[in-house]
Amino acid sequence: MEDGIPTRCEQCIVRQFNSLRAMSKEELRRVSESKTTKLVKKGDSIFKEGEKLKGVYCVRGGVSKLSKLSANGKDQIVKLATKGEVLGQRSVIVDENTNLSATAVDDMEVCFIPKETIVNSLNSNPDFAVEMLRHMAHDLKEADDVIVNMGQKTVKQRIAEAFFYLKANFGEDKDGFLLLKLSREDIANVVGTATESCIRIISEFKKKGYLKTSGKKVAIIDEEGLRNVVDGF
Amino acid sequence: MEDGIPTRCEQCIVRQFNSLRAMSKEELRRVSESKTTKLVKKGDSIFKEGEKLKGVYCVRGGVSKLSKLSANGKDQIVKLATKGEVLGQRSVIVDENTNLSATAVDDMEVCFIPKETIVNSLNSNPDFAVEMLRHMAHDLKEADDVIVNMGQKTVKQRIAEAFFYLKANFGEDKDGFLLLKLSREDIANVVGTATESCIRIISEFKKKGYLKTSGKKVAIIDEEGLRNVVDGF
DNA sequence: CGGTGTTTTGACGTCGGTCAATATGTGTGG
DNA sequence: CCACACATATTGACCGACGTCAAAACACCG
Repeated sequence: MEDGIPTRCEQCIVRQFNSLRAMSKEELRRVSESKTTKLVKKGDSIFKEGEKLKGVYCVRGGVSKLSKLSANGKDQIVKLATKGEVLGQRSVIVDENTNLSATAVDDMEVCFIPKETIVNSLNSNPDFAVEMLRHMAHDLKEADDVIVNMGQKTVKQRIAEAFFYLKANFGEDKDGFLLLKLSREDIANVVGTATESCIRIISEFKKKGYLKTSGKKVAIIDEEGLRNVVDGF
Repeated sequence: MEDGIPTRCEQCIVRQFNSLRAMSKEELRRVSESKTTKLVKKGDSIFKEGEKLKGVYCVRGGVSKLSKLSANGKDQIVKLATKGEVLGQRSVIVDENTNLSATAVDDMEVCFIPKETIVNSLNSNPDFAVEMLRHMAHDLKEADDVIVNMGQKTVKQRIAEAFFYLKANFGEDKDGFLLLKLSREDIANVVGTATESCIRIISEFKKKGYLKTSGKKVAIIDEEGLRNVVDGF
């Protein structure tokens, strides 16, 4: 997000984090030429579940939530994607409509890369395909872990874990406040519970001294206490 | 499982269901030469979580459960894999220890294919890599769906859904009994609940006339009633 | 300053987990 | 084929976890 000016992919640092690192100079040039850069405001949608995507979105900055509406009308957040991650690759590869919606949780900067560009490289450059396979394999493992947590842990454990996740993946400021600010509802949708339950548990954590808040910001102050909650004590 | 005699992969029908379909004749020959066929008895383990796999396992017949132990000591079944599916590819691709255990739910016949054979083709044949990518993308989508179900549906809904899943994926005999017989504990571990809760809900379903049982066999007799449960009525 | 959306709190009922006791198989060796 | 040992299935009782409805306390914004 340094600036809003489209950069050449060849020099984009973000690329180091995703499968585009396996592209040749020539391929990157083609991506650079075909891509378009977009600013997405906090709360805005990048794409919605059921849409047919014409390409993928490479996240240059900001955070997005990938969610799916369930029959009861509530969103389940499946994943938070940040700098370097590529959104929509699954749908492009299997050539189906998306199964997830992507929404900005932050102000974001994303690059749209047309499907054809990706598919071409995929078919001609095994390194790129394998690199993408590696990333997908990683996502799959993470999804498996989430399934296990959802199946075996209580809501309280999952909320505690969510805070560690936020800290590990998005960091905290000098005063220990988490950099990524999610609404209580979003947190509830990550762990799969009702907003009120989520709120109640968070205030319990505050009362017990595991967390503190200031405005919308949250900080972990008793790491060990919270860790015990995750482990079921 | 027609017989226990190793077959040539070139003629193996199972291959049509997985990424090996994208292999060249030459590649298939190499797979055929390097593979070994194994019979696995019901209840036996194919590999355990944390192991380093030296290759992948292609399922020729039977069903296996892929599960992960959670901190509280209970298994969560993440997926049931059947004829045509390849076990362990994720770990082989990212070159990590497995995150899941694979256990036979049925008597099984599997072919072990050494890592090198797979990796070689992956690096040289983009079609194969892309085909594997497609399968992995499909798995990922399924995992996302599971996450949503776990987060948003009640245990009762998930159990009802599990029966539809068993019917759709493994079929039923002429009398409507599900072909794949899972223990109550396994069902509980699929949906992420206690065995007793699972049992209680199944007997409720029987009482309401949605299911009937005979010995270990279970049949869906009121499809619509059960469907209403899944949808939350 | 009122209006709108988020956070918090209360009350209440159901869902689901745990412990424990009892059936019902199921397999093994005699 | 029986008897015993052991796994699996079933049921009851109890209680804490969680979802839901509602109302109040705050925040933020034009």
